[in-house]
Amino acid sequence: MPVTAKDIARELNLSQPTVSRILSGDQRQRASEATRQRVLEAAKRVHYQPNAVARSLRQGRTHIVGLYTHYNYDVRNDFLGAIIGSLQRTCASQGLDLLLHSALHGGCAEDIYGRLRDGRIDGLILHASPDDALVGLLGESPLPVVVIADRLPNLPSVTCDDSAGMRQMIGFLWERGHRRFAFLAPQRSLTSVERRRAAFLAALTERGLPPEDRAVLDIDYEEVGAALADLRRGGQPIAACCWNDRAAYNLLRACLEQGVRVPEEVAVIGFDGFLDDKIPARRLVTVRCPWAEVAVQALGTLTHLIEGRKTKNNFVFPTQETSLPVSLVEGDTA
Amino acid sequence: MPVTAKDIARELNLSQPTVSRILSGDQRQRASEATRQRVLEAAKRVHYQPNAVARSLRQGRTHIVGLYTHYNYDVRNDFLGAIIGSLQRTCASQGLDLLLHSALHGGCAEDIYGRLRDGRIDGLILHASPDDALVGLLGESPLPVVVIADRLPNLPSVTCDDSAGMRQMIGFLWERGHRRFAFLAPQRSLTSVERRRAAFLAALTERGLPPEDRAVLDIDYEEVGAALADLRRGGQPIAACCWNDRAAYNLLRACLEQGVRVPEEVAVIGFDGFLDDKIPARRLVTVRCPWAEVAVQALGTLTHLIEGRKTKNNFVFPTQETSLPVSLVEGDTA
DNA sequence: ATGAAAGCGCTAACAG
DNA sequence: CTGTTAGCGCTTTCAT
Repeated sequence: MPVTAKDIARELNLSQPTVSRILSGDQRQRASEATRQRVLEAAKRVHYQPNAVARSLRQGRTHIVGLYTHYNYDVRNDFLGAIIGSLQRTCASQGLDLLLHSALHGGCAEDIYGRLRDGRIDGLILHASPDDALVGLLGESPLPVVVIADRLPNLPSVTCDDSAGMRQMIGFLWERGHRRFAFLAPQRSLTSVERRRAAFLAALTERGLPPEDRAVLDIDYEEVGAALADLRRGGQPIAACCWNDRAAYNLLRACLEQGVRVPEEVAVIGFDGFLDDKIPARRLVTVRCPWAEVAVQALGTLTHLIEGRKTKNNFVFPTQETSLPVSLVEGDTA
Repeated sequence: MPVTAKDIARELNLSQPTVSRILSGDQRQRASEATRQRVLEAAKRVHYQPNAVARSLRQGRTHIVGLYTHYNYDVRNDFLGAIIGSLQRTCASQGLDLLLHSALHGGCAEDIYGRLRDGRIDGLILHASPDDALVGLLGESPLPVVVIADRLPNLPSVTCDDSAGMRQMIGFLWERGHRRFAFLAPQRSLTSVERRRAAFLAALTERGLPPEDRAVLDIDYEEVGAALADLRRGGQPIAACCWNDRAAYNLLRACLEQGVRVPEEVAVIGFDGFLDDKIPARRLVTVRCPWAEVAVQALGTLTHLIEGRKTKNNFVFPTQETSLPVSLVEGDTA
């Protein structure tokens, strides 16, 4: 039902390509000013809108980038919210659109992989776990992919400097006199967490802390209550370095509910930099990760990868990693 | 570079349509089991993935729905987060994908309208202001559109029962002895806010409250500090009914910062039901709006509209409004 | 049960 | 400067 270039051509006794050339602003070969005006006038009059699907089919390019997150994160997840928010903004400024894929689609890795390479997206921003079968498939795929937050083998990635962040955190805590430490990590394996864990242990070892004064607890969000009991065993003060802010906030809440004094008995430190601004209750000590900038950089690399695909001038190495600096945010919980 | 149905056909000495028929699971006319197996085997072997863009062009249908929000909301906005989260989930379960448009694209209403009807989406979920020029354009457009949260003329919409919510709120406050009231509204005009405002005034008038004991303040988020001074003028206790939760949280913070006792001096009540679960500081009294369900219903109506477009059996009236029930959430701020 | 032909709406190459 | 031709990859109709 919508009006096509052919319709306009017929009405003006022109060929369809001529109309198309004028309306798509082809610079190389101009039309005569007379026909040009006639076409533009007619197009505006009938509210002509070129069909993007047809154009995409012809050009093999959709100007849509996909976002796929392995985890069942909701947009309300602070991390994903920051990423999507920034991606949306950046896409908009570059004339791109953002298509949200999700693990929620169900189906196996093969199916999801199929959906990702059905031609509707030019490239993909990916956040996934190393043990996701999809990662291997994407690694061998011609689909341009850029990984964010948690580095994956064989794919270019944009991350935060997890090691530096953890070192800053330990340095800060050490200066404030803390001498007992715990690192709270999730059950599942993530590159960023492994790096934070390694830096945690290294930083404390360097400072000559005896091994019995540091612990690594593998717990999930729901189990921070139980973890709190572990942390308080022995009754000495301890600094709980949480693998991310959400874990830290959960721990903080458990402390408040159980009457544990923060930071005197348990110091609580996060990692992400999601500050809660609704109520001025406690200001979490945390490491600010520039997630918005991660998204911007990732999209930049992705665009580069997409452009390079045509010209064979693809200078992005699959092992390339862009690691962005982080910074400590002081608060009152440590 | 990717393998097409034609490639498979050539390899198996079949015609391309035959391959396509088998792989697209055409029920009506089956192929012989022999060729069927050959085709399926070959497709799997070469990781054939049908091109969705070509299919969309042919069928005039993309199985993508768009989301457009007039406001410069970020996904991190609680409202938008709830909507997108629910939309994503529901789309996934129906084999649809979600394309995020946004006012950020810049450009005038005409341009945005063009982008929305360039054939990439089958239909649109819309949140906009009545005075957005885009609304008029969409009202006359063949593009299926369903409005959420704030009803718009000439387009089907799914909303929350704003009047009932406000009446519940006033009833609750009245029972608790409040006799001075203020309604905090934003500067810009929104259907939902107008309804809440009207219900606010009506409910208080019904109860015989003298007009001097109720006020309507048109303020923006940033100005709640100034509003607080207004509210406290005269020194008598007052119930501040905020037009949404974000405004309420801002007011709450201003109260805490200025040492105003809540709810003794100023009672703070929100509208939305976004409870802050990070820190157990204060539990906001608010009206829970089922935004997730709003999204589900909107997508249902949209799907109906899209299907109906073909069969001409379009039973959705442009003036139809689905209004979902809301419920009061008690807390400690009123 | 399969092949042949057409066409979705557009852009790109080549004539003239 | 403009028209002709071709084709992106698929589905659909009509033959056989």
